[in-house]
Parts: sequence; C-alpha cells; structure tokens
Amino acid sequence: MKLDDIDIRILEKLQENAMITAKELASEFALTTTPIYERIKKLQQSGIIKQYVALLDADLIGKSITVFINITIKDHHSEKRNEFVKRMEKLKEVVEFYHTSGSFDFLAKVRFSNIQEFRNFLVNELSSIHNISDIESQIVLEEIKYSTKIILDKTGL
Amino acid sequence: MKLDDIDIRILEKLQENAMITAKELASEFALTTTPIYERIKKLQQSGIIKQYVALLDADLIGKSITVFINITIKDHHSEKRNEFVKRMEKLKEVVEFYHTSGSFDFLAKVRFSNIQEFRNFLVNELSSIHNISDIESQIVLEEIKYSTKIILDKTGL
DNA sequence: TGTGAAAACTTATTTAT
DNA sequence: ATAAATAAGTTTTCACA
Repeated sequence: MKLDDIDIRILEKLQENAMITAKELASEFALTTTPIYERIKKLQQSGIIKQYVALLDADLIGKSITVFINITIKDHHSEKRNEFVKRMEKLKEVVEFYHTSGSFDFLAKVRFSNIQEFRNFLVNELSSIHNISDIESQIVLEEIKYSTKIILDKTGL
Repeated sequence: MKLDDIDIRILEKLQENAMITAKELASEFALTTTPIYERIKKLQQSGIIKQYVALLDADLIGKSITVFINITIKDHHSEKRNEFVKRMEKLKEVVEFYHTSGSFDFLAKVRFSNIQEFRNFLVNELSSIHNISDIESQIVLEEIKYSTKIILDKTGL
C-alpha cells in the first residue's frame, strides 16, 4: 500500500492517541470526516495498523521490575532451537523476545512485581528449559524512555 | 487506587483491544454500560491507563531494522550523565531507553529503514555525543514476540 | 455500586459532485 | 477522491434504587 502525506500524518496521530476522532483529524487536515474514515479503514485493512491497545503504568499496578535477559543456546539445530523458542514465548512474564546478533543469541524482556518473582523465574522457569548455555541479566534501574511510536518517513516506503 | 476483579479484567481487555465498546464489556461481565464507563474513567484519571495507541506493522512501513545498543559511559557524575541521557532520549530513532545494571550502563532500542540508516546513526548521531566509552550493538534478526500487555495479578497490588 | 432511560456525539452508509 | 446528509449505534449524564 502506498502512503501519501495525509496517511502518514494520520498514522503519526493515531500512534500518539488512538482515541482521536475522525472529526478532530478532519479539522486538522481541513477535510471532512468521510475521507479520514475511509483512509483509516484502508490502513487497518492493509495491516499497517495492527492493533489498538491501552498502555498501562507498570509502577501503579505493581509491576515495577523489568529485566532484559540475554541468552545463548548450546544447540542451534532447528528442532532444538524451535523447542527453546516455543518454551520461551509461552512464558507470560516474557513480554518481548528477539533473536539477535552479537555475543548472545536471544534477548528477552521480562516483567515482575518484585525481585523474588524474578528469582523464582530464573530458578523455576528458565532453569527448566533445555538447551540454554549462558544467561546474562540486565535489570532495568530506570525506564528513561518508552514509546511504541514508529517515526514514518518517505525513505522506507 | 485499589483494583477489584472487574477492573483487572477490564484492563486485560483494553490492553488487547482498546476499541472494545463499553457495551461489549458490559455484556461480558453481566453489567450495564454505566459502571463499565465509570470504571474506565477512574482507571484513566488515576493514571493506570496512561495512553491509547495504534500499533503499526514496522515491516509494512519499511522500518524493519531494529537494534539494541548497549552503551557504557565514562563519567557518571550527574551533570555529564544527564547531558548524555538528554541527548540520547531526544534522538527520534531511539524508541526505548533504559538505565540498566550489568556490564553496560544503558540500553537503547532503535529503529531504522535499512542498514545504511543504522550506519549513519552510529557515525553521525552517536559519535557526536560525548561521554560514551563503549558501544555494543545487537541487531534484531527476528522479532519473535512483541507485546505491550502487562499481566495483572493480585501479587503486586 | 449499580440500573435504565434520555441527550449528545460519533461512526458508517448513501447519494451526489 | 471528497462533500453533505442521514441512519445506526455508542458514549455520557442523570435520576433513582
């Protein structure tokens, strides 16, 4: 799908505030609600807009421990690797999981209510998963910036 | 703010789909729209619901390169440290930025359209920031799981 | 805290340019 | 591709249990 300037500006706005009305967008772009509504519908149908979500304040709901866990595995053959990946992504504490280049193979972002929960995760959950050769945890001391917004430019389109 | 079971279930739903109507939630919980509406309003006012956002498909808009950059700084004194932090969080490519424990001091998640853009970021943006002693990049080869959803349990409340 | 109904507003269609 | 009008549905408020 090809995006024009108006599409890009709509996406910028919706990434900041999904509840903005077609009417508000219309007045910003000097249009009526119909074209805005049609454009948003197309952006959803094309899959560019994947999902609308509410973001919560982790501290206020008592999930204030975030840890990035770097993991290397022993056996990279697809069967054993896939088994490891499946076990990892199923864990509810794992909110993000990546296959990465560098000195470790995988990076997981995990969230806990407290350090005890993190300890239990290491001792009970991770230790029961086979094929792990090395683990290195980076505890988040401060979340300085967190955004889900992707900056759109003409470069990639 | 104290959360009861209904609040927790509302938050679960809104984290998956912010566009669910009060009516749909009401019928799931055998309530009318008014109490649902009032509960959501309180969750917003208390700050537990921080924001509603649209999540985009990074590949479809040509932002398919994600990199985690680990950084250590030379001088940890507050003035020089703060200057570094300010410079980093201002960069539009940096979507997440954390102060972490472990062998590096900071972790940044950055997004690019292509490897050239990443290279330019390293050569032009990062290199112009003072106080950096070491950088280690982990390029994301595959995003296996990405979720903004925080699992709520009674533990942390 | 919750119900039910009414008012205000938004969305989604239709018709026309 | 957009405008204007409209029908359908949702949010929001309010009196009351």
